[in-house]
Amino acid sequence: MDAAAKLERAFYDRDTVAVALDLLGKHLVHEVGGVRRVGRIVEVEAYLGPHDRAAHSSRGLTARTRVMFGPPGHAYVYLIYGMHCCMNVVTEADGQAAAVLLRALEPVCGLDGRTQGPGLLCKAMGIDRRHNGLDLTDTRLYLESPAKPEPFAIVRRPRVGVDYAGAWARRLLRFYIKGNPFVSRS
DNA sequence: TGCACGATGAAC
DNA sequence: TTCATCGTGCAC
Repeated sequence: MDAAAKLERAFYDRDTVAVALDLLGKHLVHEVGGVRRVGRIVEVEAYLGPHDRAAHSSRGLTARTRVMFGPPGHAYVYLIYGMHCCMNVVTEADGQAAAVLLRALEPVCGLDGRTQGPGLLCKAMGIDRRHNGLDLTDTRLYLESPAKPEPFAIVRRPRVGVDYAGAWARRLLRFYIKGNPFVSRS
């Protein structure tokens, strides 16, 4: 039997870089209106916590970053540039404000439109700020290991759009599947 | 209460 | 390279 397996709380309750690396190749699933929307994660970025100057949590606990500071396995969804939503997966223990940004998907089923970029990913999956704080071990929005995972090599690069973060902007915390055509940029 | 600035995407 | 567009965080 090689059935897909939903990721449990323990998966997210680990070192953020380890979770980010393990998220590559996993499936993001959103069940909406009886339709199952599924995409294979091909690109992510790790945001390590308040000490990481590129992370939203570096501003401390606020209404917006509340979810990042909360328990692992929840969705942190925020509006960026006044028009696009970005989805993160909260990692590490309750009180540790770290997360992994989902940047690109390879369409598997039920997806409409492009998925190569954090804003496009949310649009195609039908994810917006109403999903902020959702428990990813629940049944509507979750991640799972595919039944038949395909092997891949991982590329490590600096994160995108965080040049303001000084030395943290140069850290290799962006990970993507080598050669995958759905990565947002090479 | 006001304002500068994005973890982006699309057009020019 | 420029612009759309608005919530957030911080300065007054």
